[in-house]
Parts: sequence; C-alpha cells; structure tokens
Amino acid sequence: MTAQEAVDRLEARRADLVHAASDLILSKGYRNTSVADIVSALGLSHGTFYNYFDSRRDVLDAVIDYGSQRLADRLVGSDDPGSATTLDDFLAQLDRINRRLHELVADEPRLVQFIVFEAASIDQELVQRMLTAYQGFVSSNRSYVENGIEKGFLRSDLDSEVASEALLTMLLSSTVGALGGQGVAADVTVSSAALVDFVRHGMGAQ
Amino acid sequence: MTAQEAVDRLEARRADLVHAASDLILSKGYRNTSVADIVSALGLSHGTFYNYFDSRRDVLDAVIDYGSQRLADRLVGSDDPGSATTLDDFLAQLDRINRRLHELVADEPRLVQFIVFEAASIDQELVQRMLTAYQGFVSSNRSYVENGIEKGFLRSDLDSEVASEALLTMLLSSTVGALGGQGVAADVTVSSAALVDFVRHGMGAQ
Amino acid sequence: MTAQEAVDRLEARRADLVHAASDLILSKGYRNTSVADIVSALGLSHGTFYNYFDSRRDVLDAVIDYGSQRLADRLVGSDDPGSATTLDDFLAQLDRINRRLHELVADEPRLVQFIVFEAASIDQELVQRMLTAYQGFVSSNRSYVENGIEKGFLRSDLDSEVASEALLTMLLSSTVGALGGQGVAADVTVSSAALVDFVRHGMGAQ
Amino acid sequence: MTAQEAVDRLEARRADLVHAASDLILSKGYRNTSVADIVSALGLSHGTFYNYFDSRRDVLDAVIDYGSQRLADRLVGSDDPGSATTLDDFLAQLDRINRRLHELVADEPRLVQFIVFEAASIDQELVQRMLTAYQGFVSSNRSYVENGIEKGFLRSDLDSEVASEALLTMLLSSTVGALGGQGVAADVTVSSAALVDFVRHGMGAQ
DNA sequence: CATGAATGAGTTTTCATTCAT
DNA sequence: AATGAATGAAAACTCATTCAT
Repeated sequence: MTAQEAVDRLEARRADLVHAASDLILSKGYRNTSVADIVSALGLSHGTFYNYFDSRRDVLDAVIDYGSQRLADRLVGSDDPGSATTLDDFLAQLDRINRRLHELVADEPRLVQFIVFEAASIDQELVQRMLTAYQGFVSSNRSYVENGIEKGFLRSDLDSEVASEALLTMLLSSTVGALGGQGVAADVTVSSAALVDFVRHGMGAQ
Repeated sequence: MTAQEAVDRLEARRADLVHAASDLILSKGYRNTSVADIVSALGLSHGTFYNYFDSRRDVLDAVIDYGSQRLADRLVGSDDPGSATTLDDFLAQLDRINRRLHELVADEPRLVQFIVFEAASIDQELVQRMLTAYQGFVSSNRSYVENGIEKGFLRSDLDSEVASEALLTMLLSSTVGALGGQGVAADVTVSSAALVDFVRHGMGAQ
Repeated sequence: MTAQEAVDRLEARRADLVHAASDLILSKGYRNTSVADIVSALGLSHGTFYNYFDSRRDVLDAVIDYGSQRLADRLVGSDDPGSATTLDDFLAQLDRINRRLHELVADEPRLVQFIVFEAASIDQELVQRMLTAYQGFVSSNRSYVENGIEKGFLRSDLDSEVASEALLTMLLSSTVGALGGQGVAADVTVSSAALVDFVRHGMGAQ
Repeated sequence: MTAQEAVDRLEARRADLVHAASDLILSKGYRNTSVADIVSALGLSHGTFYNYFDSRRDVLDAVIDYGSQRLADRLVGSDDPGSATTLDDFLAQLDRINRRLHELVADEPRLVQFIVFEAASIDQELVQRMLTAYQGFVSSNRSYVENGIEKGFLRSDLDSEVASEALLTMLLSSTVGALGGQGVAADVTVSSAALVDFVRHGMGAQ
C-alpha cells in the first residue's frame, strides 16, 4: 500500500465513523448514542474509536460539520447575490430560497431538528459554533439586501444589517414551522406568498 | 403544626420539587436532568426526592401537568365558540387565538419546545398523554367550525372533523414557527394575516 | 389509665411488632423484611418502631426469643428425665420426643428452617445465641443418659457427654430430614424405628 | 498473546469470578452477596464484573451450573442401572448411592443447603431450572426400578414412576438430614440401613 | 409516645475512556 | 492501527435510621 492509500484508508474509516455517528445521533439524539453504538454499527472495537476522535464529544463536531456541509450543498448553486436587478427578481430569489429550505426540512427533518433544538443543549462551545454559522448566513443574506439597495429596488433607508437579519428570521421561522406541521399541501405556498408579500411592501422601494 | 399545615407543607415541598424539575427539564432537557440536579437545586438529599416521587420518570408527569396547566390557563377566557355570527367575527377569533398562542411561545418557549420536540421521544405513555391533550384541542376547535357551518358563514360542505384538524395544524405550524424566530415584531402579523387569508378563501362560504 | 395499664399497652404494642416481624421474617427471610414492611403491617410509622427497638437487627432477637419459646412450649410436659426405669421406657421416651419434634417441623416448618438455615448467616452474635440454646438441649439430654446409666439400663462405660450429644444429633438429623422430604407417610416411623434400634444396640446395657 | 491464549485468559477470569461468587453465595447467601463483594475478592473493579455477566442475577446461573457440575461429577461412574441382577445387588447399589450423596453433603454442605433451601426463594426461572434437574434424577432412578421389575427382583405390580419418586424422596430426605447433623460416623450407617430395610420389605418381590 | 420527612450510606448498573498487547 | 479488558465516575433507586414537631 502506498502512503497515499494509507491516508485514504484512514480518512475513509474516519468518514465511516462520522456517518455512523450521524445516523445514530440524528435518530436517537446525542445523549442516547453511545460510543459502543457507533463502533458496533461498523463492527469495530471501542479502542479504534479513540484512534480517530479524542472523545465522544469530539465526534459531534464532525457530525455537525458533515450536516452543515449537506446544508450548504443544499444552498449551493443558489442565486448569485448580484444577479437580481428588479424587485421581482429579488422576490423570486427569496421564494426559491424559501422553497429550497422547505425541501431540506422535508428531506432531512432530523438534521434540522437536531440543529435547532438539541444542539444548543449540549454545550456552550456548540452554541458558539452554531452562532458563527448563523452569522455566515446573515452575511450572505446581507449581500442580497445590499445589492437591492444599490440597484435601487429596495428602500434606500434600509439598515442592511437589520433588514437581512429580519429576512433570515422570517425564512427560518417559516422553515421551522414546517418541522411541526404534518405538511398541509398548501403550507409552503402560503408561507412563501405571505413572506414575499410582506417583503414587497415592507422593503420594496416606493 | 396542625394536620392541615402538615399537608400544606408537604404539598409545598412537592411543588418546589416540581418547579425545580420543570426549570431544569425545560432548560436542559429531561435526559440531561438528573435527580441529583433537581434536589441540589433545593439543597435536599436525593433520598428526599423519592419520598415525593416514585421515580425520575414520575416527576416528569408532574412537570407536564404543571406545564399543561399553564397552557390551559393561557387559553382560558378564550372566545365562546358560539359567539361568532359572521365570517369576520370568526376570522377575528382565529386571529386572537393565534396571537395568544404566539404570546405563549414568546413567554415560555422552552415549555412549547419541550412538548413539541422532546416529550414524544421519552416514552409511549407520554405520547398517549400528549395525543389525548391534542384531541381535546381538536374537539374544542370543532365547536368553532360547527358553529360557523350552522350560522352559514362557513361552507356547508365542510367536513367539520377534517376542517378543524386542518385549522389546528395551521395554528400549530404557525406557532411552532415562532419557536425558531427570535420574534421580530412583524412575525405574528405576517403569520396571522396569511392564516386568516387562507381560511377566508378556503373555508368561507361563497 | 393507670401506670399498670400504660405498661401493659406498651408491652402489647411491642408484642404486636414482634409478631408482625416474626410472620414476615419467617415467610420472606430477614434480609427481605424491611422496617417498612413490619410497621405497615400494623399501620404504624417508622418512628414508632424505633421507640420499641434499637434497630432492625434488634427485633430479630425478639423474634428468635418468641420462636424459642414456642419450641420450648412444644417440649414442655416432656417426660421427666428420671421417670424411665428400663431400657424400653427410655426408648419409648426417645420415640415420643422424636415424634414431637417431627410434629413441630410439620406445624412450623419455616421456624425450624429459619433457625437451622438462615439464622447462622446473619451474624456471629446470633450464632452464639443458637449455640447456647443448643447447649441447653444437650444438658437436658444428658440428664436422660445419666439417669439411664445410674439405673443400669444404659452401658456403664458410656461417656454421658458424648452419648447425649450423639443422641441429640440423631434426633436433629432425623428432624431436619423431615424438612426436605415431602413426608412419605412412613417417614417418622422409619426414622424413629432406626433411631430406637440404633440406640438399643449402641447404648443399651449388655 | 495468541488468540487462543486470549480466550483462555478470558475464560480463566470468568471462572475466577464464578468461583469467587460461588464461595460468597454459598457462605453468605445470594441476597447478602453484592457485586462489590465478588469483585473485591479478586481485587477487580465492579465495572469488570459487567464485562463478564449481564447482571448480578446472571452470575447466579453460572454458580448453579458450576455447582451442578460438581454434583454430577460426584455421581458419574455411578453403577450401571442394568447391572443389578438380584435384590441384594440392587440394595447394595442403593446403599452406595446413598453413601455417595452423604459424602457430598459432608464435603459441600453449603452447596446442597443453597440448592435445597435458598435457590427456590430467588426467582421462578431458577425454580424451573431446579425442577428440570430433579426430573433428570427421577428419570435415571426409574431405570434402576424398571430394571428390577424386569429382572424379577422387584414387585411386578410396582408403578415405576411412583416407586422411583418415592426412592428419590427417601434418598434426599436421608441426605438432607445429614445437612443438620455434624456427621457422627454412625449416621450414614443408620440411615442407609433404615433405607435399605424399608426398600427390601416395601419393594422387594415376595 | 407517635409521626413521617429528611437523610445518606449502600446497591445495581451504564458507559466513556485508558492502555497493555 | 486495532483490540478489548479494565477502570471508575456517575446515575437511579432502596432503606435503616434520626429528629423536629
């Protein structure tokens, strides 16, 4: 085996552990997932786990990273912040993002639920990690708002920080709402329409 | 100490334990709350806990009862199901109920979060307890819908069972959405407007 | 209430506790009998128990005394050690004692079983108490043997100590055997016949 | 260490635990033997115990198996059921078996005591296990009786089931009797003589 | 005396983590 | 690297005993 193959094998095994941990943590919760559960899912021994992670807590970071990546992938190919030139373009972008988030909730409810509800109760370090990720979302959101102000289709007196946070809150609120509901068919349409309408009147120029 | 005082003291201590358990469970989750946590919050020994509850699981029922009571209190003084005589009355009722639920979420987010997300994962008996409470909500909701059909301002071809459940789902979906949001002021207005609009067109007569 | 009545009441309650403890200990064993079991059988509180006994262990002495008393009563009215004047008288006495012991086992198997098998495992002090009681039995047995040697119907070269202990051992062995057996009818007859036969040939003069 | 050595070491340690548990349970009783007692006898931590047994109850099965094995070994090399051709042969067999059982009681009184008196009080599953073992004894006993009927030295009108159970009861009764006695040498002679005599007259042909 | 709430030592069991092989 | 036996901290729960009322 070459050195490269050895490294690959190492990373593959680490990835296996993260995937197994992810499946278990998302389905049973972090507290209910033991190291024994994770390793026995792969037929490995306890000791092996500690060759890849410092602690049980440590694998959680990797699971969160793995989940965040899936979230990010979900939003990759997202519209370019600078692409909208009219208010309708902008609202259409908003509508698309909202729908994509709803699809995410529909596809991976446990991931979203874990992030929104369980993660915060684990420890402070994890809360920081989530807030940092949230700030990243706010920033990227801000690009859309600033682009709108610049192009003149959003009100020039908007505080881009406040406006982008409000926008994000509304998006998340709508998304999390979908977690609880059993998915009345109209749900995403209603929510998106209300959101778009509110933004059109609250943020649109004139 | 009179017999009555003794009973009062007993109940007061039990209540103390329930309150301490409630605070801890709502903030850290049931799984993360040990008997030691609960009693040490009151400076008692763990043996004392077992003079008041049969088990750690047992105090959870008391915490749920305590929370349900607060929920029920919140909705007491609710509109009389028979009071609405026009569609606008009905929608105004709906709006008020929705706002009251949002206030609840704003005041006691952890209670709602616990009921919606954690309770179900604890055991089957608790799930039954929640479903029973839910059926109580559906029933009371149904009175509103049947009143509307009777008075002629809701569509006469509505199945009151289906319609009241849909209504409840929308209310809850909207409410749970508020869980995630940090409560931008506009939130409840948006959600209520969307809800009212959907109901007006979906359920209103004509 | 006179002072005498007060004392009587106290003793009556103590006796109640001993009887309740005896019933429980003989049926469930000492280890499985809690103070709560004893007091709740009489509808009293924990504290009351400690007004009458120093500890849970303490009541066991009283239970043993109560049981020993019943054993002694069973053998009271026993033959007078000096009454036998011939070997046949003596063997008839032996047969009667053996039968009385078998009746005891039949009537109160748990008492005998407890004394023989459980008591020794509780603590050393209890073992001492049992050995002392045993020595009492040996001594009274010895009177029978010494009477026999004196009257000339037992071998004059018998060591009365050894002979009385052997006699007692055979009696007990036969008795304890009855504990295990489901009581084939012939049992006591067989055992008594064998015992009498052995003693006649082993100890009888000539 | 080879794989075989590892397995051996595992089994050796498990055996150590069973032996330690056996010593303790037979001397102090199951109820009085804690996991801490067992492991501290070997200088291990209590966690280790649970690497070898699922629970405290679980080790009891192993202790019973270990004891049963010693019992079985004691009776292995027993006379062949078909070897007796005369009543005297048969009675000599009976005498030998009885003596072997008495030796067992003399060597391992606590084992027999535990099986006879404590085991039944632990749980129903254990009672079943003992009854099954007992049925095994009855069956093997029956072979002796059937052989006797066939060869004509036992009464032809005997019900082999009833007769073998009666035989076993007498054997056990005699054996258990030895539990109480401190083993006067004459004991087994007396008991065996009585047993043989009873069987000769009760079961012998003519 | 009687009461029973409070106590805390002790018991079983779980599980993250270490370390010798 | 992989293994898995050993460890021990921590958790739920029991129960004998104390003590203020």
